[in-house]
Formats: sequence, structure tokens, C-alpha cells
Amino acid sequence: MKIPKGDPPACTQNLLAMRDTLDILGGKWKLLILHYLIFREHEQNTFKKMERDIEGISAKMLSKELKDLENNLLVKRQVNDTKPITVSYSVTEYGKTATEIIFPLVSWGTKHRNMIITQQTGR
Amino acid sequence: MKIPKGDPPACTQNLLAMRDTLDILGGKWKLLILHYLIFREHEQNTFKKMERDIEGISAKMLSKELKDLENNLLVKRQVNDTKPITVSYSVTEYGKTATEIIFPLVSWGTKHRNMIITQQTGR
DNA sequence: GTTACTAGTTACTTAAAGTTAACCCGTAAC
DNA sequence: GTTACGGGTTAACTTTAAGTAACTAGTAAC
Repeated sequence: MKIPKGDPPACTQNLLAMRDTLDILGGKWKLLILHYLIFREHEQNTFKKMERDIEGISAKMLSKELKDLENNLLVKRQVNDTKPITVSYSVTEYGKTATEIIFPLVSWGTKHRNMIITQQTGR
Repeated sequence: MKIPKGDPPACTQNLLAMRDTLDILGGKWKLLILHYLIFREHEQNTFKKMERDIEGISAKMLSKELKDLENNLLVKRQVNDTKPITVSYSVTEYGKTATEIIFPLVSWGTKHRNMIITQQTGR
């Protein structure tokens, strides 16, 4: 990234872009859901399975967040013609680009945690 | 990043790390403030200057967010012995590591914006 | 002594995000 | 016909984040 020191228009563009990203991917669950779907790309991730697996999420939130992600083309919903009808969700190719964000967040958080521990133990 | 497909402990670690990051850097203003301070590293960034420059922020929020950032060692506060006393803020070396997060957020947001535009104009 | 500047704080209000629990529909087993 | 499962929805509520506005304190010029 070229860092345009103090260049106001470039800064503003950056800030807008950052806000866009946070609007789409922010909140308590969106990145967790994407992470879940990315890591289990080759499983049948049905609604109930996700509700069970993603700790603490309620049906309402899962439903809402999946809709939001679908509207932003990050997730695909597909109805399966099974005994009791099931619906499975998967990341789209576009959705996978979110790893660009997930990875740094995980990485920084891990390093931060290690720093805190190192600080506390004094070494 | 090694992607441990479906490996539950590794997934959980990732999710915790991601939450840590979002706890520290999430919210409406923290990344904007860090971005501001990183881009203007060599200026005297006083409280009032930041209040004027960062569009839409109130003194209350600026004060609170700066305290949080300071507590997490991302920002340094220093009182200057000037005519009317001033206080200036700067990123710490550790704070600069947040560019690891800021860059992908800016980058993804920019690409997303372009995608939306491309879609709308049909090309 | 009143105005002005910097650097905040305090109390109150509003808006957004998230939670809880109950409910609905269709299908199919018992 | 009642119980159970999958995939949700709805309403009511709580919590948290953020915004507004008024105010304080120290210093200094007028």
C-alpha cells in the first residue's frame, strides 16, 4: 500500500472503503459464519447444523445474518430435496475473498494474545 | 495460513483471536483514529485538531476511544508544555502493526465498491 | 471580570444490535 | 392424532453503542 501521507482525498477514500467493509462484514456473527463456511466448504452445512455448531447463535440471528450475507453475494443458499427438506449454505467464490480479511484478523488477534501473555509472565 | 479444514480446536482458536481483534479495534471510530494517526505520524495531532479533522466525531467519543487505544498500548498520549496546554497523540510502534488489518479492510472495501459499480453499469 | 482557547467530563437520550421464548408450517414416523 | 425434526418467523425485551448538549478547569489575553 502506498501510504499517501496526509493526502486528504486518498485518506477519505480509504476511510469510506473501510466503512463499507465493516458495514458488510461487521457485527458479532458475520465473520464467524463466513469462517465457519470457509473451513467446512466440503460439508453439507444446513441451517440446524450451523445453529448447533456456532456457539451461542440464535436461529433469529443466524437467519438474519445468512440473509445479509446472501444479499451481498458472499453466501449461497440451496434447498435440498431430502426426506425432511433441508437447506444448505455455502460460501461463494466471492465470499472466499473474505479470507483476505479473516486471516489478518486472526493473525493479529493471536499475536496480541501472545503479547499479553508474554507481558504478564514477564518474559 | 494453514487451513485446518474442520479441525475444531484450531477453528475455535481462530474465532477467539478474531473476536479479540474486533474487541480491541472494532466499533465505529477506533480504526479511523488509528488510520488518522498512522497517516499523520509526523504531525502534532492534538485533541482539538483530531476533533476537527475526524468528521463527525464528538469530544466524548474521541476521548473514550483514545483512552481505550492507549490502554491497549496502540496510542501514546503526551502532554505538551505549550501556551495553552496541549495534548498530542501518536501511534506506538505496536499500534502501527494495525496496518496489517487496515490495509486488507481498505483493499477489500475498494474492490467491493468497484464490483458493485461494475455490476450496476453492466460491465 | 469577561471572553477565548484546549482538553476534556457528565448526564441524558436515542438508535442499533442482539437475546429470549414462543410460535408456524410441512413432512413423516409411531 | 401426537410427537419430532428441519427451517424458519414474530414479538417483546435487554443491552450496548453512539450521539447531544451542557458544563468544568486551567491559563491567558483584553
